[in-house]
Formats: sequence, C-alpha cells, structure tokens
Amino acid sequence: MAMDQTKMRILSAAAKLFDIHGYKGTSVRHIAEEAQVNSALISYYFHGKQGVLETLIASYFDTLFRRVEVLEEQDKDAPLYERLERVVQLYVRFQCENAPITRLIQRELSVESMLAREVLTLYISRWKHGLSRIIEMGMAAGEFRLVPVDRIVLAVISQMTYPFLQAQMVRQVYDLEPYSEEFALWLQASIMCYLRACLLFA
Amino acid sequence: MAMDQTKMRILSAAAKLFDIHGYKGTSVRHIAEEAQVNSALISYYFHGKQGVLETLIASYFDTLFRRVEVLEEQDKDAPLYERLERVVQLYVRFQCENAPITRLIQRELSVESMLAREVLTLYISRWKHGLSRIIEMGMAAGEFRLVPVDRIVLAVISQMTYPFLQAQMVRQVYDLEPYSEEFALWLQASIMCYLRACLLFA
DNA sequence: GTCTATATGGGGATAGAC
DNA sequence: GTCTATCCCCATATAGAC
Repeated sequence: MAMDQTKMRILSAAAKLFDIHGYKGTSVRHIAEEAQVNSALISYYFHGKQGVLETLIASYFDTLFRRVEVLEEQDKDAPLYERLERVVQLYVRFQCENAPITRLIQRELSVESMLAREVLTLYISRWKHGLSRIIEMGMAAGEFRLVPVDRIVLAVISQMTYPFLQAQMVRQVYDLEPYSEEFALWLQASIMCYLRACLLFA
Repeated sequence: MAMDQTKMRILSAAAKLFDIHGYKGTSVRHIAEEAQVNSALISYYFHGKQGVLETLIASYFDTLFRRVEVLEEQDKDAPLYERLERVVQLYVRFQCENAPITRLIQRELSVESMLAREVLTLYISRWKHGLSRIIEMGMAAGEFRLVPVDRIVLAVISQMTYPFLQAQMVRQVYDLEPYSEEFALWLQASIMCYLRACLLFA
C-alpha cells in the first residue's frame, strides 16, 4: 500500500475514534484496527499516538487559517460589518464541516497539558485575533460602538463552538442536527444577531 | 478516620484531578495519593473509579436543582423577565462556584458513553427545561416576542458554560479570570443583554 | 474500616525478520 | 514499508489479613 494512503487511513481512523471516545479513551490498537493497518505503523509514521493527535490538530488549523487569509485578501476593502459577517460565516462553516475534529480539539483543550497550552498560544489566540481585529477596526472607524472587545469575542466563540463540542446534547436534548447545513445557517444568523445588538448604533 | 471524612477526601481529590487531567487521565492510585487515603478504599466506598464520578455528578445536579426549586418557589409571582434574570444568575453563579466539577462534567459529556447519555436525559434536559419553561410562559403571556425557544436556550447555555469548560483559554488568551465574582457578574450581564435583544419588544 | 499483596488485563512502543 | 512477537509499565479491582 502507498505510504500516503496508509497515513491517511490512520489519520481518519484516529479522528473518528478520538472524537467518539476521547484521546485517552482510544488505544493505538483500536486505531490500527479501524484503519485496517498494522499497529506498529502508527509509531513508524507518527512517532506514537500523540503524534497522530498533533498532526490532526496542526492540519485542522493550517487549513482554517489558509482559508481566513484568502477571505481577508478578498474582503480587504469591504465595510467592516460585512467582513465580520463573512469571517463568522467561515468559522461556523469550517467547524461544521470538520465537526469531529472540532469536537476532539475542544475537548482536549480543556485538559491541562503541554499540548493544550501550545495549541492555545499557537492557534487559539490567532483565531481570536481574527475576530477582535475586525471589531477594533470597526470601532476605530466609528462604524461600531465602543465595547469591551475580548468579552464580545468570547461570547461569540462560545456560541459558535459549544454546540459542536456538545453534539450529543444538541441532538438528544434540543432535537437539532449540528452537522447539518441548516444548523450552520441558523447558528451564523443567531451570532450575527448578537453582534448587531452589541456593535451597531441604534 | 471517620467514614464520612474519608469519603469526602476521596471526592474532593477526585474532583480536583478529574478536572485537571480528565477522567481517563486520572488513576485511582493518584486519587488515593492526593486524598492521602489507601487506594483500596475507593473501590470499597464507591465501587470503583466510575462510582466516584457518578457520585460527583449526582450531587452536583442535586444541589443545583434544589436551589432552582427554592428560587422558583420564591419567584413564582414575579414578572417573567425578572424570573428569567434570577434563574440565569443562579445558573451562572452555581457554575462559577463549582467551576472544577462544571468543567469535568461538560468535558465527559462530550464523549459518547452510557454515562453521558444518562446525564443528558436525567439532568441536562431538566436544566434546559428550567430555562425554556420561563421563556414559553413569557411568550404565552405576551411579555416576550415569539421566538424559537430551543435555539435561544442553546445560545444562552453556550455562553454560560463554554467559558467554564475552557477556563485555561479564558485565562491565557482572554486575560480574564473565570472563577472570579467579577467574571460571573459580567457573564450574567452579557447573557441578559442577549436575552433582552431576543425576547423583549422594542 | 483499613491495609498489604497480588491477580489480571491492557496500554504504548520497538527490535528485528521479511 | 510492513509485519510478528514481545517487553515493560501501569491500570483497576479484590482477596484476605488485621
């Protein structure tokens, strides 16, 4: 079997199992079985289970930030409210399209570990920055009201992330399907409603 | 040592370690060491590690719901917006006062397990119901606008829970202290602002 | 109720053959 | 690159002494 294909099989099996059972709740044997691959190959390609997780996380954020850059290039002259809307749309859709990895990252982020701290400083702060920069520019341009930016951003990220982390809850208790296009559209609309109420002048 | 004291020591050591390292990331030996108690006593009193977790979860929600009942008894004739405000305040403060257990429950809820499903049906649906009932009554009374209740409630619970789950993120990336009184007050105010925008007539 | 000692299983990783 | 076999560690849980 081609090397790339083997690596891909391992990555998608791991993503699936980490998502369902958690990182600690998944064994390399189980990953190997799901990927129909010899378990020694996981150490061979990824230097162990943690390497698989790190690879998944890195490629998730690399893809996300590449898309954000493309969008910012496109939108650089648009009104700031529109730019904000587009960035929110991108984040929501991306999380929805990559729902399993979103959930596993958010879960592992909540345990105190070296990895979590690194992800926070490398990726999450940049993610937050993508939103807060636009709000700050809007405030400077007089387009938005003067607000405590960090706190608004936290509220937005809470709303756009929690439902994907608690996908089971959303399905079982709220009778909504968090992976559906329809849900992504509603979530985006709901967040923009919040942002309008916070930022725009009456 | 008195039996009750031993049980308490085990429970608080477990809460602390589950919070920091996750359920799977914590061993009974580690709990016993932290509690300064013989490790066999964990099986003796709680029928194993899972029993400790179940006890923590049950007592968390039992306390919460007892407080909600007291509040509802007090407030049963108040205007619905005020009742909503008080319930939100109660939930936020409770989560803040019990931040470690809040985080561990929310994290374990995101893995697919029997326990998670039971917690969802036993406790989380009731928790959600506490909020949605008030909104529905307010709509029926003409005090609130007609809105999709479940989705509003989901947005509220996202905002009031995510920051406690991602306490590290809040501290490291947002420079806020999620366990502080000040944070609880702000969070509550922020959520009420959202609810006003959604529910009240202009 | 508390302890020691141990049974039993599973985990991750790797050496070395192919 | 891939496989088998195995090493070694750590986990949970319990039997039985005190």
